Amino acid sequence: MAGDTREQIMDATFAALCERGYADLTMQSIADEFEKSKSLLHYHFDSKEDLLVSFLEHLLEEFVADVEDCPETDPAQRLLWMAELVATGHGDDWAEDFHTAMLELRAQAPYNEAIREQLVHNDAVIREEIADIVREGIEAGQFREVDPEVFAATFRSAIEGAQSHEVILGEAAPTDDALAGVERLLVRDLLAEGVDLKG
Amino acid sequence: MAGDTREQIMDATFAALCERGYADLTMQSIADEFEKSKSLLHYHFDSKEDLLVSFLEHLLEEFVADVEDCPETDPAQRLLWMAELVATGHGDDWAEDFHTAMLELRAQAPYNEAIREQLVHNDAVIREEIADIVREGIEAGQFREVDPEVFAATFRSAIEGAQSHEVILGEAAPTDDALAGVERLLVRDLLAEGVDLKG
Amino acid sequence: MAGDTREQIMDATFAALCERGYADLTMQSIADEFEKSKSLLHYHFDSKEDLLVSFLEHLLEEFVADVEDCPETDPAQRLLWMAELVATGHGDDWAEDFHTAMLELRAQAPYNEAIREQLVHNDAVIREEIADIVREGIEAGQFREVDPEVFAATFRSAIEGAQSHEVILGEAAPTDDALAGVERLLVRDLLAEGVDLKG
Amino acid sequence: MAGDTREQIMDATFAALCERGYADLTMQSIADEFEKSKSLLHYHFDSKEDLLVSFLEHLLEEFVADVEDCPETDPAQRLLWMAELVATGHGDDWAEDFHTAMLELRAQAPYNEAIREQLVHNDAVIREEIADIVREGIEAGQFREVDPEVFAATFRSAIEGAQSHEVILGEAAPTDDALAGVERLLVRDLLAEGVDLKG
DNA sequence: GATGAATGAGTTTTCATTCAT
DNA sequence: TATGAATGAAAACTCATTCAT
Repeated sequence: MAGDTREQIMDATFAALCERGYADLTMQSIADEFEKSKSLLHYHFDSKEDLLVSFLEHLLEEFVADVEDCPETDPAQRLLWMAELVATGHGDDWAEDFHTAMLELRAQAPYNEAIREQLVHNDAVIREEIADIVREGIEAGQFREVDPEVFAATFRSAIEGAQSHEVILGEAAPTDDALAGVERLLVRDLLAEGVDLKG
Repeated sequence: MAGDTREQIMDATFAALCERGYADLTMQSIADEFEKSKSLLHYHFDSKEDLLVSFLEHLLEEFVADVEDCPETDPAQRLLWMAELVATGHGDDWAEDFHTAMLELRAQAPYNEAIREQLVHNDAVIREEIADIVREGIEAGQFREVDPEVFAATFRSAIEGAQSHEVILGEAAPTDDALAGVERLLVRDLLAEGVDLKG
Repeated sequence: MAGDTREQIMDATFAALCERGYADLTMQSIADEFEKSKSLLHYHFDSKEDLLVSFLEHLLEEFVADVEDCPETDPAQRLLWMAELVATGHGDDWAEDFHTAMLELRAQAPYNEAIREQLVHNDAVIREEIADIVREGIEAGQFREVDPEVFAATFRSAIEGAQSHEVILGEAAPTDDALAGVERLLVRDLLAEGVDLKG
Repeated sequence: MAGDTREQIMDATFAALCERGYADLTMQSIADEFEKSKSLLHYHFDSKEDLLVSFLEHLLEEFVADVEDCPETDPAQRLLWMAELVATGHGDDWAEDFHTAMLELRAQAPYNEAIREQLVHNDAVIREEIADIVREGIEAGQFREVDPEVFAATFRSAIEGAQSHEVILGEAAPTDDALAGVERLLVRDLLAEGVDLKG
């Protein structure tokens, strides 16, 4: 029961954040998306900041779960799958809101140490995941020998940059071009001589 | 005189935005960085939103001026110069604050059409600049034949993603790796056979 | 409890309106007459306008209750009783303030549709009451045959004009003359031949 | 030149008052209807109150001039002419705004002694005018012997009440009935036996 | 006379938080 | 747990007035 209510609050926060943006997010706007009362938010969380930090934790857990849920086994395919997951959410409607919410929270990092810490941790996890895939590809002889950390940093920058542009620019975002470039310029170029992209 | 005051307001807005962040940016916090009165902000701008939209316009003008101020002539060097400008501001102190401010304002785009429009315009200008450099390099026989738009979208995503990470993650950001990857995986790979990176 | 608070707000509004006048009526001035906090006004009413419209509704309900509370049964006496109620409030102290408040609110009608609607409704109720008394008097053979609607419009104009003058001109208002004229020129003249004013 | 500017300010005040109402009348709204600057209002008038008192003076002068401009000579016709002037402005477009402005200013009398004094003076002039007409009619044997002051007070209340209703209730005002009643119940009833209304 | 810039006090409204139940 | 009522601080914005030119 207690956990159920907190879950509902997380959902309400998500909905409110997507609708109004971080700067206009109020406890009232969260309560409006919540079936119980505004006072109850304060019963479950010490303050607005406490609630938001918990919310970010919650969001990032979902994100890491998504990333780890990859159905592919081939390293190159796994990279492409991740690029698409991050940049477009595989076309999932929910993803657009999710990315919007993430963009908002990321922009708070410079002013909120708790948020920043969560994001640093998350970044490390994701880059490690990418680097692991690269190492695996190299070991399997499928990828040429690149520095896995350097590749991971650049790959992640590119796909997250594409995601941001998608959220920020909307229709005007060059997401298809950005993803095509990721495939042609980063992934395909990673392949060892004589290896082709599957799929 | 009037123009001078507006300039002072832009500066005060920048200072306040850097110090408090967009979500906590108030007319009062801007007035606190401004030597004249708070009412004067409303005399010169119809509303807070009007002021902020003008401010973004002002910021983007400075950014485009910076980008166009490149001292390099070699296409590959110009790309690398731009990557470093965007990701690190060439180490300029001012740049960190500038990038923080930009991150905040970008996060408002989904909720503010005027801001979104400015950013869409700016994005088009920057990608066109990149694509032009690529076209020039191809014509000069220095670059292999890639789709300039595809390259521009990916290159821009990568450098802006790196910038975001720098702002968001601070010390923990893998900016050096990301820039190294941009050089090795994107720019060097663009070179036509037999051509080497100068510098 | 909640209803009690709203009642207190209506009372505070009345007090503030009487003291400062509509043009100088502020939420703060209402709060000053109210034992609880200023924010609570906004908790119970969406806006100042919402509060004032509710307040007018409240005032008019009291007014209609007063009019319907007439102790007389004779039609001519009822008309005279109403004239005195409207013009002087039967000497009640409370009435002067009430009429001042009404004058202020009426002056807002051209600029506020919600206020205007309330006043149009109230006007219809009052004139119907007058016309009913006239019809009753005619049926009882006590009044000569006049058009009840025409009489009602003129009678109401005269007594409300007298009320306005009382409020506007204060001591200098010719209220006694105006009421004497209403009795001699309007009510007495309405009597059928051979009928005299009682009382 | 000086006088010309003051005249322009009076006109601008009139326009602003009609458009926004007294409660929302600001120096800026007056300046908006004025071809010169807002500061100039303060050059010509010590304060907003000073300006408004001058404005009322100005309005009442125009009103008295209108009343004295009656083309009729027959006493009964003069009364009817005045009733229509006050209640409807003889259908003049300008009159609607004029009456609206007057209603606003009258409502300020309880809070502004200078305004109240002007209105008291104006009231005395108008009632004296009516009483004079009545005296003249009695002397000429055209009216029966009524108390001229009592008639004046009632007549004036009735026509001013009708005017207020016209402004306040708009389309819903029973102005035709009220004027018909003034003619049938007040003026016609004033005629000496055997005298008929002309025209 | 005339103006644009500037100001400080004040206006309505918002909001995170607390309290009584 | 849960809530409606309540609060104080602060938000954006307004406005009569003043000032320098």
